[in-house]
Amino acid sequence: MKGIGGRRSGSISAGGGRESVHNAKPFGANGTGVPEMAKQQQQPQQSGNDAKGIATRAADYSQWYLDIVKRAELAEHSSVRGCMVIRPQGYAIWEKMQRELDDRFKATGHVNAYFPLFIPLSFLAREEQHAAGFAKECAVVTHHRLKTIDGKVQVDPDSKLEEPLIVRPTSETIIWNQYKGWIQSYRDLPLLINQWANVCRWEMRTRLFLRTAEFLWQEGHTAHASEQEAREETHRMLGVYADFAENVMAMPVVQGAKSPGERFPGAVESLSIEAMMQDGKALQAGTSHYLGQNFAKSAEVQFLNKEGKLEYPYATSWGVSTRLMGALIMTHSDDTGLICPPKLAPIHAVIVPIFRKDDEKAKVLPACEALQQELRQAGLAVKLDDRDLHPGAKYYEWEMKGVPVRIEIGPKDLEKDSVCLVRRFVIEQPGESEDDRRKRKKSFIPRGEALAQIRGLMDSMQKELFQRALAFRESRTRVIDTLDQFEAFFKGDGGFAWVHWAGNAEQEEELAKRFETSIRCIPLASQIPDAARGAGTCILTGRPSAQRVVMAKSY
RNA sequence: CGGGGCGUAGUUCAGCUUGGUAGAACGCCUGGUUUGGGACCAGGAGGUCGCAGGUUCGAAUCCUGUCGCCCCGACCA
Repeated sequence: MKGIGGRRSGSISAGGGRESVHNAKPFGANGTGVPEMAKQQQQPQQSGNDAKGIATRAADYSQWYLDIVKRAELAEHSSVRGCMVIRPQGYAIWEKMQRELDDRFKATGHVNAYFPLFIPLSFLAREEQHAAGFAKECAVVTHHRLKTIDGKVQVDPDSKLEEPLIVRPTSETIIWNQYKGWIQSYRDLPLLINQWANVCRWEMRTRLFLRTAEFLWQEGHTAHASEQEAREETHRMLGVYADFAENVMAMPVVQGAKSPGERFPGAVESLSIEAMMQDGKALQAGTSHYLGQNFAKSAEVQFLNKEGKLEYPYATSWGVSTRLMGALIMTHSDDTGLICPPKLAPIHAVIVPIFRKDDEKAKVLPACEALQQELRQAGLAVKLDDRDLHPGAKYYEWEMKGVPVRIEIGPKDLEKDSVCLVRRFVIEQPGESEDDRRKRKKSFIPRGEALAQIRGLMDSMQKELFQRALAFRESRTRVIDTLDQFEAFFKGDGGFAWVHWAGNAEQEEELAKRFETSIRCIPLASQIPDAARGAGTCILTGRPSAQRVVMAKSY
């Protein structure tokens, strides 16, 4: 055992509280004909897999997640409570996410800008609902100077600010305060602006990427001349997020509206995309809000419409954050480490040279360099790992870090004019041995076909990851009509439950307390599978319900 | 904010009960032999034991205070 060992067993196994993930049952137990992406041998009393320093999902899902983040060098805790350091490997993925999203924002007519980190308290106080929603968890700046007192640097008590500044938890208020100067006429609309920024929410309990005191995100803030146009924008951006999630992250999502209880403070309607993680819990992966005229009114922004009348513009805001990193990890990765979809992989392929003697090395290395060159010219990110380590050590390392394809080139390959390609994953087949699976990952191909084959692999692996994640979600999704079924489902492995709902906020809370579930979203019509269509009666109250909602435990 | 745990080498930890020269493994560096799934041998570098007081001839160890982090809960845009 090396690396992360000791404190593991038992440390997170405290009780069967809301973290149902800690039971040692294999995942996907009741999935039929489904790839067993999460299925593991049972390893009670031990996290297993210790040689690799990664807990298995079956033994300890939370630890598995933390191990991946740590061992794949994506992020780590900083010396500041609740704040993380995003390491180069993790940041590279985030940068790719940013690029993909930013391109889509631009393609839908948005431009980037930047607004201040500090928000005067009075701005936040103007929008009551909004302020109430953020009241408890903000960082507040009260002083503006340091002073050396008795040789120690301290806050200068004489530097107290007249008005405290809030470190932005989100920027609606300060942005709309600025929009006041930008919007006078219907000709100034729509105003379509996005900002990439950090925000701060003084979270009491944190988890790397999923919830930290400071995180990175983008927030779009738009202003429109009509309600309809703003509502369309809200849906358009949700669609952008869904497209990104599914086609770039290879992560299937359910698009829907939030229930009143889960709505963004100050919003008229909140939409979200919801993804299922490998423990069956839902993770909100992006939100888009129709804000009505709330923020325009509190910031006193008005415009003259075509009829020459003064009117408040209609607003939207939408955002995704570094939380997506957590979603990415928990959607695809396995017990060997990170699995990164090709479209987000900082390195597409790593070349591992194989040789014994110096004369072999002298032949193999140039061949590796030539291939690297060829692949790079074709736009692939290729790393040649020529470190003085055993090949096996390199295999494990790059698998752990999620590189999609490994290329091995050795003396035998040179003889046969071939190369060895090893994909990071294959779709698991039931009953397959570890050995068989490993063989299926590996292929020997003519050297001349390398580029085409690798390109093809990028494509097919991207698609397979989506298919695999979708199949997993389906296997953990049920249409449920009675409270008994509901209870049994969530006492078991759980997942997404499509249920009829007509309860009020209090009843929603009751359900949350009893089963630790919540309404993840009220799906858009396009999202509802055939088996879940139609009207029915509420699972709790028996009242008539027009459509089903998705309930799940959540992050 | 409540409950629990932990601060000793880069990392994970032992040592503390019963005070007496600072330990292990992994990692790192050097040299050699190795290299198609985590190599081996030899040598080496690396710690004001979280911080501040106190007790003592002597403190990583005992006492008091303090700071920080992690986990669980409340909370969660």
